[in-house]
Amino acid sequence: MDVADLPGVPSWLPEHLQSAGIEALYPPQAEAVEAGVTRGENLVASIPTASGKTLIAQLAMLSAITDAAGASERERSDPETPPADGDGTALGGTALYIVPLRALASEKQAEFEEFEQYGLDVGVSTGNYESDGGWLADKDIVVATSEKVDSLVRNDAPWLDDLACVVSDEVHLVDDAERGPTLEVTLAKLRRINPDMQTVALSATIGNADVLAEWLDAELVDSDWRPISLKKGVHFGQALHLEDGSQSELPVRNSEKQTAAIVRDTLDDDGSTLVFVNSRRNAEAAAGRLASVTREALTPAEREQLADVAAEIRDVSDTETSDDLADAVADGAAFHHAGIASGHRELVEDAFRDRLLKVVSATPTLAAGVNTPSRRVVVRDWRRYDGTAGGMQPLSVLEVHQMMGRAGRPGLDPYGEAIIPAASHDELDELFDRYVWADPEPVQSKLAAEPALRTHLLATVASGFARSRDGLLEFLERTLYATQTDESGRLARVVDEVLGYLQRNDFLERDGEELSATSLGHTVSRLYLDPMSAAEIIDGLRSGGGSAANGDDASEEPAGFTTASDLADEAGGDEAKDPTAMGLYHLVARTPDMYELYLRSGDEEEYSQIAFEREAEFLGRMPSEFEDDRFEDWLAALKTARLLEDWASEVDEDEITDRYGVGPGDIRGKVESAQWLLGAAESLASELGLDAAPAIRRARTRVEHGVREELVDLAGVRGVGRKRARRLFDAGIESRADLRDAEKSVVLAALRGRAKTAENVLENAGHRDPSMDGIEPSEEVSYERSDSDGRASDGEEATDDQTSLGDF
DNA sequence: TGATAGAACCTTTAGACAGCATGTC
DNA sequence: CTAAAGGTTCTATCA
Repeated sequence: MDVADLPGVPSWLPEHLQSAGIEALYPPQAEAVEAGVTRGENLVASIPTASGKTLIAQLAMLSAITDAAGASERERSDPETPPADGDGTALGGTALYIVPLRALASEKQAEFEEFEQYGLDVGVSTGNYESDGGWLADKDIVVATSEKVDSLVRNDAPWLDDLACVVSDEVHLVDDAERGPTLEVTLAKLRRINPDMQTVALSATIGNADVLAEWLDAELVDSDWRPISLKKGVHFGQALHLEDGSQSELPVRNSEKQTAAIVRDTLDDDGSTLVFVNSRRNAEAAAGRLASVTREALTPAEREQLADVAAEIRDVSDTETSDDLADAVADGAAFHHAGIASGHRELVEDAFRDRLLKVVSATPTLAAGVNTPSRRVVVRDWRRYDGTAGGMQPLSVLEVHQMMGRAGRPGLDPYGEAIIPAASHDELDELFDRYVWADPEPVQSKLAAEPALRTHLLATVASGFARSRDGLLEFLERTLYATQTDESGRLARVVDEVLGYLQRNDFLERDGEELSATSLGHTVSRLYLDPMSAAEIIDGLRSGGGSAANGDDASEEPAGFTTASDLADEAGGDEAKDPTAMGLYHLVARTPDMYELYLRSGDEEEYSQIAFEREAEFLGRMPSEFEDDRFEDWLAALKTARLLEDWASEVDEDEITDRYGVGPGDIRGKVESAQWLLGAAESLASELGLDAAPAIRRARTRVEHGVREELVDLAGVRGVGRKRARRLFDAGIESRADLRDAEKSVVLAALRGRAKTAENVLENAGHRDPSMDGIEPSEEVSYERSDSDGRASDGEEATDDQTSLGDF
């Protein structure tokens, strides 16, 4: 189909597409148009990555929100659509594009911003970022994560009543046990609020796209067409066996690993390789080894550019991980996983897209995240450790196909190849059966599980979608779960159980048939907390510190109001003592909303010891050592809490990564979660009239900036992080006010003579004359740390956090 | 005696969404 | 109860 013949789209679109070099639609796109995407029809498109999903979404959104030249045609073909008011004016309504990851939100935003020249406004809304320049209600296209949309629904964002079109990207993730139900419920709610809204769902190729279409009353486009062909295959011995039956030689030299041989072979053809492995350590080790292969193939120019990237990587953070990454990058290889800093991730992704990096070894982050295609993909590890299953489990076909789908760069490669290395002849056959020939498994709703329903039932009642048990069950009829199952008994049973839980914890109340949220329930729902997290936090705040294992009170429910007066009080203040930062960090670390850190061998002993020493600080009941699982979880939370405490005590980043066996990216992740949960805890405290709120706020500000109490004020100045704040403080500048009328030479010295930085900081602090012209750093300032209390005598001298080493 | 390759043993294990408020010349 | 790779330490072998 030619783009000039598109029905129902804005008049400028065909020309716009042509100028971007798009003359004809890809076959699946044409199918989508024939199915009516541009005429407001619901659509499920189950097609491979990179086969033009974005354009389908754009066609749907643009035709839905603008009054196109083809409006009259639209009326003819779809008499149900109310006629547009006037001619040539926008129909109004917003299009919402739902993504599974924050990183994808910004990627999509960039893609949609090409329409801004036609007067369309694009906005982004995620938990950590909201596009500025106006209110979301004024946007024509909004990109958001599914959780953010859910949260917006809970908070009654008015513009959600005016949606013309919603596009759900990667909708096969409804299969995910943790996050799938959110997407499922949110789509159901949006469709109920906007009965005339167009729903478009984009999915990877899955086994049962027809069921999704049935659920969403949608037309179905189910295709495995790709713009560049993808050849899947298995490597064994000295040969590469492809799915088309061909075999080619791919020799493995002595003492060389299979993966290295494949990478070398790809390099001979001037291509790059993406290697998927099953653990972070494997990713890092593989990158180190493969660097010796890529090193040989670099041109001097590439070597130079890579050296620059390596330097930038070292600038991001000065941890061991950072060094290892930079070393590999200098040789043209890199690793990629969730433990590296986000700056690292971006640098690696960009350098790989620019074909500077010849190989990246990655965990599944890269398969799900932003677009990073490669000539060849190697799925080295097709089994992954799964504690709940007790051992290595094979990856799902869907997941392996998603990884394989990264092979082949549109417009750059003639084709893509995806290879799994086999260690034996039997394995070769098995891999062909299991992954090369196999179809992806069907997706299955995970809604009927307690954790999912806990949060969604409360939200559904709180935001008025249902007012009784029957109303809830009726609402749940709109979900995929109901479409997929005939027996309603299981769902009803879990619903009853969860309703009981929510009532016992005072989130919901029941008056005859009538079900309503308590004011606490409303708060919890709006805060986006798992009700179980809220219950834990409330219990902890109410019972205060030091309630050591007070017997086995058999009830699941918190005992509440434990008096702790008989315990030694090491935590400061006598009466009505404030919770300590450690107490609060531990409280939020043990909620289900915080991921647990893994306890390594030896950790159990170490943290039991700490638990004993600091017993008085912990809020709520400590499980006894005989409650095996619960005690272990409690200790894992203690490990997290201590990480947070270290961070908030200015312990160095590389010291923390070392001590807890985490990557720099993990620290950020934990800090972010803690910030969110402490914010929520503060709200709960005020809601319940507890006086812990100020202490919670202090603890939160400290993790936010990673500083001790005395630096909180300084670290609030933009451009001043934990390290600069400490240096300024040690130079006698102890607050924002001090900074405003500080002696400039002292500031300059404390910031290690960097005039540009100093000017910036002074300006941000509101200094009336920040100029550093002709100022010399004062010599009286010593860099010696004046450690007033406690630990953290860690070296602080090495580098500055925001600037590189070189310029001093 | 010292260097080195390889066996035997030990350790560890993917990912990542969310509140709220407010600044700033 | 289930695995496997990488890292570490110990041991055998050779110069």
